Amino acid sequence: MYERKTPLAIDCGLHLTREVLNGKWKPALLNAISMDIKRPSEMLRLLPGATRRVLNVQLKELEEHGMIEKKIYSEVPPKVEYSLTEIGWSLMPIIDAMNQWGDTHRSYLETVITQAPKIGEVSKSVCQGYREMFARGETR
Amino acid sequence: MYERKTPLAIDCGLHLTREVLNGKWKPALLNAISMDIKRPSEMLRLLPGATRRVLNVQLKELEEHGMIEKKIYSEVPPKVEYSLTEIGWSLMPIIDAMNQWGDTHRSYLETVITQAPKIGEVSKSVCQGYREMFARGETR
DNA sequence: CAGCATAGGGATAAATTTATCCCTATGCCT
DNA sequence: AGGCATAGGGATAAATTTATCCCTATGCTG
Repeated sequence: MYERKTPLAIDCGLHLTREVLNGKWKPALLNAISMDIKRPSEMLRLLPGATRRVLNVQLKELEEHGMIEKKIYSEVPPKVEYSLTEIGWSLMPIIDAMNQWGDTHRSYLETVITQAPKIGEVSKSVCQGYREMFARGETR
Repeated sequence: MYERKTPLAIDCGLHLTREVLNGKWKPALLNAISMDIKRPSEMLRLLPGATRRVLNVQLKELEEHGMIEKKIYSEVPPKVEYSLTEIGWSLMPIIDAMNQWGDTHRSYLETVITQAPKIGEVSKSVCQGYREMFARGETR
């Protein structure tokens, strides 16, 4: 396994939090789990932009950091369910705030992000949003 | 300049926000600026773990995203001051929440983060904290 | 039987982010 | 004159994170 080489900065709250939330899909995963999307296959459907591999990796890190818990059912086909731990739940206000902030400023953000120098292509259908699915009754 | 190759995911608030806050020092920089640490050299002193180069890069991205504004004084030696824009200020509740969450759970987080498999060395003096400096009257 | 669904993970490549090093410029101070 | 402080950025290497591909396993279904 890969082993970090640069010292990790964890001496201010900001860095500790960043360490936990750092990962392309981690906030989205926590959000999903909080909305009762517990099975990896469901998460994968919700986040078509992500690969099974990446989700596995990031879920494992969240679990190692104690933000989520994994329950394995001895069935076939395999069944696994994740849930937020207490400390994981305590992150939700932050996740919610991030979600709201992004939605509130969506049009502005889309503009500046899209116009930033290093931007290439932009995908707009990576995370369909639970609400839409919910609206169509496809959430389970 | 580097140009992105994978499509950027910006369709849910979480991803938009992540895009803006994603950078090792960005949250810390926003926090610093909000506390009136406006000059690059001051920030560098506050964050000894960072290089001038990285700060420059991340400050520029924050500026391109419209979170901060740069004011250049035509003096010698050069003087530059950053300040939060209105939308930049609107991020502060999130930054504060992240900061608080990290501090609140510090001992737990230090443990799990330190014990995670891929961890090597850990630096504990990267971001000394404005408060300490302030307490010693070294903040200006 | 062939194929699907479920979940997990190794190996490796590619992409992206950070780190290093070096160079520019100009007054002031010793 | 030589060195410091200030701010910026190019070029390139190293580190880190994501993406791709492939393989395992087991009942059920058509």
